[in-house]
Amino acid sequence: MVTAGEQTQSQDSREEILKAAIRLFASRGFHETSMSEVAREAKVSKALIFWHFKTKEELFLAVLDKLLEPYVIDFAEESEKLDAREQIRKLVNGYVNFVRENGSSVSFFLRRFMSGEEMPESFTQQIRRLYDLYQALLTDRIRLAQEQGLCSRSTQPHVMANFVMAALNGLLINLLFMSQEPGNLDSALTMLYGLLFGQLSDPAADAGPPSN
Amino acid sequence: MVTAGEQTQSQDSREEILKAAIRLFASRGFHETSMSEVAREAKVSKALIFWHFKTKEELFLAVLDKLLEPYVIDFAEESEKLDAREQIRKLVNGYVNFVRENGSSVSFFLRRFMSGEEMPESFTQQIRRLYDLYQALLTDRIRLAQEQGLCSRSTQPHVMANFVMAALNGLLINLLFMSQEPGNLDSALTMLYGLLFGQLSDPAADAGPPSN
DNA sequence: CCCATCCCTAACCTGTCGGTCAATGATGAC
DNA sequence: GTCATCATTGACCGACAGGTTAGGGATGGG
Repeated sequence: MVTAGEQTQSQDSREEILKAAIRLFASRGFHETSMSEVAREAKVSKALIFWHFKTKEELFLAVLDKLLEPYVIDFAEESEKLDAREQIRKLVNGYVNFVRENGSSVSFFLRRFMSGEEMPESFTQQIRRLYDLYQALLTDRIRLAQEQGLCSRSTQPHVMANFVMAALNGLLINLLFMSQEPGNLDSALTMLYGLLFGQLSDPAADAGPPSN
Repeated sequence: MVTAGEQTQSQDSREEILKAAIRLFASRGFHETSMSEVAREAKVSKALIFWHFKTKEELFLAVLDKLLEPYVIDFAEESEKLDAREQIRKLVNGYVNFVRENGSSVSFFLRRFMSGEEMPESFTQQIRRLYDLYQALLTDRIRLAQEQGLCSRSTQPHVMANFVMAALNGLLINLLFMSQEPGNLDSALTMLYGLLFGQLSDPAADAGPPSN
């Protein structure tokens, strides 16, 4: 009898196979990885893989599912109490840190996304939804910061957010794929913040609300 | 007898094969494209491909060679006469236009580059060299513009150039892979120029050289 | 003890891959 | 005409891919 919290043999081996597949798919891609290789890497027979997963495709979907688990936007309630500028900082840092911590899966998805290889619609949509949500959050906070006179009003919030995210993406690609020293990212982030909050040269026409 | 400028049958078919291979490799990748498919696409027998190119790898190298042809930095002599700010504009526009015009090969290289699949060292180096040259050019012009008081001095030129290129890359990826409306790129470029030349709020301490 | 169910494997099947080969038009030199 | 070289082909090959199958140990209920 299987009681909760206990691992059956089957679950164990399934887990091993998944971990091996993640390693191989992520580092060499879907087509370049054979089921025999996955079997060897997981130290099980090839047939066992097909016992757990009907097809190679199904194994791949399970891998995607597993990789997608940490993809959530963690923007806690408490953020509401922060000043708009700090909220933006938190968003940006969250983005950067997430990519730093999940580099391998991020580049995996990025690669697949770029190569236009089919991923089930639901996955691309799920990622896309997160991305759009993040951008909306950022846009909103920029608008807020502008209204409070903490941020240059010279550009519309959504344009600004779009630009900021493009810049972040470019910088993170430098980090992930061109193995730039992290120091470069830091100084670039400083620049980005300068762009967002820096010399507010345009006179704030109507006074911003009192800071609380 | 084969005279110069004349195409032998052999060269014709070679060209057809190359064009077919470019189409397939670029749209579906190396491993996902079979020689039989290339043969079908080029309307020749598979054996003929192996008569022209010893191996699939060699065909791939020929494809890379062909794709790399337009990769040159066209920064003409006459640019020297332009004001530093205009030179920067010209560099940035050149970059953007190049990617716009060579979208398919750019994304092809980008994908390969990211996936870490082996490309012969010489190719990655060649692209890398161009990229670095471009960045050096940009850095230099930014320094010049700073000296002439045309550009904010708040950041070191190489940091600024690095940031500008990251932003450009991010924006161009939006354009290439997320099929964003080009209008987004334009307004983002306006922002970028604003960042570079915009409100020069910091007082130019020592007077710039007279503009000529 | 026996039997059903669950895990798991070695061996096998079939299709496709990159690559080869013998044969055969075309083409021009002599 | 004939002969060598070039350009091209269909048929073929071994290797390996994804996937199947028949069966063997373990395990627990009756």
